[in-house]
Amino acid sequence: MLQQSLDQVFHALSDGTRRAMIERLAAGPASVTELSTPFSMSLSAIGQHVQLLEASGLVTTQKKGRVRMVELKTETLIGAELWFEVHRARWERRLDRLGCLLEEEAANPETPKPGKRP
Amino acid sequence: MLQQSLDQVFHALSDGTRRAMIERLAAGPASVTELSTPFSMSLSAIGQHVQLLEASGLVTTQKKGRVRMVELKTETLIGAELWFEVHRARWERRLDRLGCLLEEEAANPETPKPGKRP
DNA sequence: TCAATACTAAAGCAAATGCTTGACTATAGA
DNA sequence: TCTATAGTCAAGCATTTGCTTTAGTATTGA
Repeated sequence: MLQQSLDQVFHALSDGTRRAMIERLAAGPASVTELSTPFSMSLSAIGQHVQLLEASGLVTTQKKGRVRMVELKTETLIGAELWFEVHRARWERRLDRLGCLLEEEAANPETPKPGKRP
Repeated sequence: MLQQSLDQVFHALSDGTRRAMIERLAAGPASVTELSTPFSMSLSAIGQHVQLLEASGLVTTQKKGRVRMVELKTETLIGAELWFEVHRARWERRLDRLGCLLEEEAANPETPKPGKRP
């Protein structure tokens, strides 16, 4: 996933309202009005959030008649999750090596072990 | 992980400079000056990014002498990744059910839909 | 046909962001 | 001690964000 695109995705997810929309959309597609029901906010504001979500690639929309249906675009969400996986792998490798070193000198009680991993 | 805290974490990750810092820190702790080397940006700006990362809980810092060492706080990163896992699980279950329904309809096409037909 | 519905576009606004520069403190090392 | 280093604080500034309100357009259903 591109750098700029990750910027947009994480920015989109940094807003609680938009995250709640994503969570709603995980249960299935919804119209803009349906998405607006949990919030005390103008429909205009909701529409702007939807536009931002679409620009970030997190949703696709399609207008049928006067209703715009919004649908989750799971590839983008997975792409963002992948960023975590890649870097988690890196730091876990490092902590593994660190763990070996610490075991070798396990006599030292001042140095706590790094957090446990599954 | 708390709602407001997720706001902060995703906001922190929405900036390419800060993501690059996280990626650097996945390889091990670094000082503020070390973190600044890849960027053509004032040290002050880097310091402000570090402060934001610390406020979001993505790193911890510790001043030794005149050097501030910055370290990745992996629990927070894992907490954010968990948000994806939870919601991926939800939409995957939904798509499974949808898959079953489509298979059933393909078997008994009582209500033909526009588009693809078997 | 005609009113209600579902958005949408535009302008405006307060607050937040991502820098900058300049002045400052504390520490390390020759 | 004296200076270079590492960072910090504060003010300022252009841009972006997350809303609002107002004024539309397109579509639907009675």
